[in-house]
Amino acid sequence: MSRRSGILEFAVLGLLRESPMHGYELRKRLNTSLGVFRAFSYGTLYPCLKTLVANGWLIEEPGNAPEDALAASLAGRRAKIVYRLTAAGKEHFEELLSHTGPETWEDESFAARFAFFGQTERDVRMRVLEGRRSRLEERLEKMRASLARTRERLDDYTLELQRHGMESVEREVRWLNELIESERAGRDRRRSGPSDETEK
Amino acid sequence: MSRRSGILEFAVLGLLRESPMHGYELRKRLNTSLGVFRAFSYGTLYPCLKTLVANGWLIEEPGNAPEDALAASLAGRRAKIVYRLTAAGKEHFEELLSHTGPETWEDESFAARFAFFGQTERDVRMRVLEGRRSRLEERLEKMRASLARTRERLDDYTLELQRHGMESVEREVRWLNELIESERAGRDRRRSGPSDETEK
DNA sequence: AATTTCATGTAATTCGTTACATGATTCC
DNA sequence: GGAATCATGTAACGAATTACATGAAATT
Repeated sequence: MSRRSGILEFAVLGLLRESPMHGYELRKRLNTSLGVFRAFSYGTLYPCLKTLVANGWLIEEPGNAPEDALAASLAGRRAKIVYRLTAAGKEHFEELLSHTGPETWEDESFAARFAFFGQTERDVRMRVLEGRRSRLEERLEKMRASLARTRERLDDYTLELQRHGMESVEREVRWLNELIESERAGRDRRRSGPSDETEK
Repeated sequence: MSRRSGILEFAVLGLLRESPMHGYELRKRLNTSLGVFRAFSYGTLYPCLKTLVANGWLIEEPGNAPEDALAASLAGRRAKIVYRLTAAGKEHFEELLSHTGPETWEDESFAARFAFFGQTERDVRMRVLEGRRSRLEERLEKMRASLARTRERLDDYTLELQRHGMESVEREVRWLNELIESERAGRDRRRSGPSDETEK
């Protein structure tokens, strides 16, 4: 029971897999390191962490300064809480990572998936990229059809908005084509250094 | 009381200003003619229409076939409902159209505003476009700063995601620059035909 | 006659924010 | 000692969706 936000849960598990963190830091990384993501508020994040703990996917640990826990237990105060991924949590994340269903082609979900491509198998990466591309191509098809139907009734601003919107989508398709090409060519971006002879 | 969704309310009033419509048709136009918009569901649209009526901004009229209303009143059945903007509604929309506050620079809100530029005064258009541009420039600034701080800790995929994200924003800024330039040059896109000598 | 598209609505639920409340730590 | 930032949480609310329920009109 209790469905949590797919993408927040996913991102939290993914970040914690890299290293344990407390809530505040987690939130910063959701905005910055993962960059393209939206900023979740504390009102969303903390309750989410609680349910992940309740599911056994995370455990709460005292902050790295041992006095934190000591002082807290003595005075009934609150200490910094560091969250760590459990074995079950790791397993669960692994399973989420291997999903390639239609949900994963959606805008925000796709960004989240892409952000963790460094931990994703190559064939899964391919399916996600190709799925995303065909989703965008469908979208383009609809836009073109609707534009053809209504073109003459629209004023210049509306037309310009649609033109710009379509161009953005077309641009993302080209980006995906390059990425897919690069994956096909066997370049694995998961390792940092360039392979020393394919780069000029 | 009872705050409604800013952008849905705005778009509904704007579409109905052009011509009266019933809910089903309205929803189609929210997806297609306005194109770039998100598709609101009926569960959102119909309740919204009711509150707009309650505010006195719309009135419900029987569908254009007169038998609709007749049959409906006789049998207690439901007829097609056409919504028409009242004078108060027109006034309210006019007021919304003249707003240029920070809300209007946000992604979806901006798209909605732009879609109705055909009914917007030139100085308001300018303020909305310039506000949007500076909002995007702030965003770019944050992205650059965060990238500079974290660059070396990130894997190639995360880097690529951020690079692509920034490029998209930069592209929109260039688009805005062109639009602003065009507005400054006095080209008013509200009239359809090109001014017959500036176009090649 | 059956299916699709048109058309209107409600109830439960999901997702997430804002505002509030609290307190520790760090920097000036 | 005061301000900023770090840190954790809750309650009330808001926006929108999904699933459900109903039925008319047009098309095949």
